Amino acid sequence: MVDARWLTLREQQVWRHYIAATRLVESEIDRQLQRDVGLPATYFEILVALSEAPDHTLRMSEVADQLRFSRSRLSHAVAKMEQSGWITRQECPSDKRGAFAVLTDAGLAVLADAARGHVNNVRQLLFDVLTTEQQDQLGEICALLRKANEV
Amino acid sequence: MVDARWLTLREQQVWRHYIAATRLVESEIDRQLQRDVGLPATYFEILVALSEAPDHTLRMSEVADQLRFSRSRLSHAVAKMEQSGWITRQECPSDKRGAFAVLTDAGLAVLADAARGHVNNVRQLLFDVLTTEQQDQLGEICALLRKANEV
DNA sequence: AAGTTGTGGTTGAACTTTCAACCTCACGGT
DNA sequence: ACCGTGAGGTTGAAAGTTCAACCACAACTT
Repeated sequence: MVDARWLTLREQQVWRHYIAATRLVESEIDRQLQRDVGLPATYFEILVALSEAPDHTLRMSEVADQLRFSRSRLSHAVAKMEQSGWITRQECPSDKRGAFAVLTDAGLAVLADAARGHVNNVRQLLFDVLTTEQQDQLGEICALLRKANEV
Repeated sequence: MVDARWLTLREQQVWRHYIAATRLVESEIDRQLQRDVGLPATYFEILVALSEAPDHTLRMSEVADQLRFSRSRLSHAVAKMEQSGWITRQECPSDKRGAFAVLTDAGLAVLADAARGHVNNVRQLLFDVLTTEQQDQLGEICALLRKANEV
């Protein structure tokens, strides 16, 4: 054994289930999006964020903050999707340092395509497996984790 | 909006809390291990798996299956840690294609060093935030997710 | 015994993420 | 006006992961 101050057996079991389950869900989500639309899940989230914004437009930093991505990460990702024609950049007139990311029609189409399979996948992986009560418990727990460890 | 068949509002909230919370926890775990011992969390898990095996030794494929890593991923990771002197490879006498990964003393020492901070971090991120009841609920939920979506 | 198929594992290239450095511009104080 | 500080964003390199191709050997078939 590694350390006397390890977790209790019960905690250890919870932790290992947690790690395994969250990794499993994440990798399945990723796999499906990659297979069906050649898109990493993180990129998909950027498209979703833009699709919900007024005029399909957001400041780069707003996207980054909302998804808790580093600016660098977002910059690279948007660059890639700009090449694919799904996003364009626009200057910000009121702050010349700033940049807007704008979802294109092509981007919206890709998103719409991806959404069906993605939603089905989320259901199959998560919601179909849990009772309504467990879904509520999970929501509550995750909200707590966010609140306690937020920036 | 993207699609008529999106999740219900309630499901959507749960899903977004889930994504945000699990990413937050994972990235904090990663950050701490990276900062304190220059080690990605996935590499840490490999060391843990080896430390718990008889003779600190496992077949490569056993590690991969246990952690649900691809063989390629494991191969690269072990190569890296072999360079650092934390793991060595050994041939398998009974199957000449096979290879063992063996934790070195140096690897064990790194693991012991990392463990304290890591455990504290897990507590702070997860267990300290939840009631005992919620911890049990989470364990149950994650066990279900694994079972339903396992290979 | 030879050929086929499958398993264990590695490799290199492509891609994503992180990290540090950097550039431009905004804003506050003087 | 000018300087310092810091925010918004990009860039290139390094690190980690995935993907497809591959090698060596095992196991099964005939």
